Amino acid sequence: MATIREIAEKAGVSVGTVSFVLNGKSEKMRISAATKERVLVVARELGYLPSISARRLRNSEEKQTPIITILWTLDARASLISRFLQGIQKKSSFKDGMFELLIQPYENGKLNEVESLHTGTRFNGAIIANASEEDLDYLEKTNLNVPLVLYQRYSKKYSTVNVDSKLTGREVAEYLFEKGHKKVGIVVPTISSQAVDYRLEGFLSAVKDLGMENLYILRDNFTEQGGYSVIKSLIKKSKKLPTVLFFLSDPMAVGAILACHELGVRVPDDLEIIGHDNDDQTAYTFPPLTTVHLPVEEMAVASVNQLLDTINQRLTTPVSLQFRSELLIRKSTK
Amino acid sequence: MATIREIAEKAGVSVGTVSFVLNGKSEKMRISAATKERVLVVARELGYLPSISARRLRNSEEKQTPIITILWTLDARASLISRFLQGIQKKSSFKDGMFELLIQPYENGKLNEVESLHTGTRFNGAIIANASEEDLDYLEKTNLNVPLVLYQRYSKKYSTVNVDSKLTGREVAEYLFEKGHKKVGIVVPTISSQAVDYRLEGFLSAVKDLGMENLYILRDNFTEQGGYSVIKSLIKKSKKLPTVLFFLSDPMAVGAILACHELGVRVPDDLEIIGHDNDDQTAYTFPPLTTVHLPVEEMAVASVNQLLDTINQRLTTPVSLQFRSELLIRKSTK
DNA sequence: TTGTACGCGTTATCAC
DNA sequence: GTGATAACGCGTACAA
Repeated sequence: MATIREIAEKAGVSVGTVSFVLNGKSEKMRISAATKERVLVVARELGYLPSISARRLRNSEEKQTPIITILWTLDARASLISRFLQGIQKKSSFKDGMFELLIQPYENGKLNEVESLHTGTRFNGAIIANASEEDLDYLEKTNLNVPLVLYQRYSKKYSTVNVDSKLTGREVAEYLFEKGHKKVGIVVPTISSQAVDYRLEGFLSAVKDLGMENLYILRDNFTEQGGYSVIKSLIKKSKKLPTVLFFLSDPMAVGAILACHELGVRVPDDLEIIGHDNDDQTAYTFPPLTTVHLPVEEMAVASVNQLLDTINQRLTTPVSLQFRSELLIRKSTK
Repeated sequence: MATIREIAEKAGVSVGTVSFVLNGKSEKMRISAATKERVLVVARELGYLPSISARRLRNSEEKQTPIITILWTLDARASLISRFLQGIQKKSSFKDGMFELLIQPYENGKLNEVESLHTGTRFNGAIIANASEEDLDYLEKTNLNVPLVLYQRYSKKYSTVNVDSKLTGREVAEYLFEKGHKKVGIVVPTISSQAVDYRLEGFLSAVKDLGMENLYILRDNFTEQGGYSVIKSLIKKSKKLPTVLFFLSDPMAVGAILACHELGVRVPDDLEIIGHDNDDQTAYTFPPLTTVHLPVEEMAVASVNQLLDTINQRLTTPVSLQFRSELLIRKSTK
């Protein structure tokens, strides 16, 4: 709370002196040791905290580069953020210093509590990831005067970067149909996510269209533990298993593989398993997991570019970018 | 580059008007549509980018809270950052709004290129994670006027938060000795890391002290792929395998398990495997991985608290905090 | 060591 | 009704 002016007053010196002392330039400026000490003591008493904004405003020879923030939820989906960031780092203008990047965690469903979206005092634009339905609702209803890009969500109001999740669901179903599956099942994480809903919808409608039977829609939490326990109880309880299970989350599929091992269900012979995202680990499970590759890295770069274009006012109306996902066949399917 | 004053001049209006238009308050302030349009056009021509610092400085009824930054490398170790952040979120004063948290990626070995450490124009303090030897060197030599805490590194100059990595290495060796192992091996990621070096050192010296034989020190990159390929070539080439292999990285251990499966080496019967970190996935490999639990969450909170204390000048000399890691026995060891 | 102009957006006050 | 003016926030750095 205290400013250097208050310190100056209490210590009986000028603001210049305080500034020098506090920045370790007292030697260069030949401030006396006594004065220095006095200033330091008062600063401590007053709990001085330098104002970053003021400092920065003054030093603004630092060329003005846009500050962009990634709003990401701090939950189990954290694994994808590393791919997102690596995508940005490797393939964008980040390394040329064309923008500054911040990551700001937020709690799922509580986007409305992120003050800086209103005040505009933190960043020039934001990429919002993992927005829940409430969060989207909030965004649609509120008039934010900050450039935004939504990652993996749809909106008419803002630019978006997506994969066609319905198509993904459909393609997986078609693949299973080609492989001769008749009875299938799907496992859905209990998170509020448009993308997940669309994958489910696309899958179920294609299953129906193709004349297959969907035996189960199972739900549990997003993690390995969720996949593990949902499959354990499925296997224990029911006689009839599908021939394949599509997990809308890789960690869940990983957990499921262990459950199968423990209960003597052979993957892929007794049960085939397909995941979603292509997390790093999935190539090294036993057996390696067949999964849908989500082009996170490319989408990350696209999100940043969209946002920069919006900030620079090269883009005046919202744009929707659509990417394609791709089924990676590994050993957990036949 | 352009300021609202320049826009005002070019558009032939006052700065107040420009500000109102740019903030969507033109209605409320009853600015004529023509003026509004003129301002908007000029702003676009000039490529106006609002100065976040100026904005923020003005709005500083926003109570001053310290801004702290986590400097984290954007490499494979990304999995740990999610645990780090979750630790902060769940157990610290973050949720009370006592500080603002930013994450700033940096490239390993290039900490010296992080300008804001010099200028002090971004944050009130920083937690530095994954510093390489060069980075540490840089920190020791340079006089940064910014409060710092080093995560998982030692320093006399700055406060640090660590686990006793030598002790970890020693304890693993002792456990193996108790279990009757005679011939062991260790796999080391090829990253520059004090913590890794200490674990290795502690392990090797204890192995020697206890009269066991260390057959291999294998090195490859930090990832699943690294562990996979190093073990594949080990098994293919050599006749004599150790009875246990200690991996100083969980992902490597995960990759190794798959390599073993593929080559018919049974885990743990033919070869026992121990990892390090207790990544989320390790509880769900097949078999579940015995690993060293790194108390990332607790260390994260401690780092934040140390840093806040330093920023608030409650702490005037560097403090070193030491945590204990813990061996989690699962099924990849007998 | 001190005094003070400066950086830039916001907003309350004042004027036409 | 519309719009201009100026004070303000706070740390920095240069002239005195």
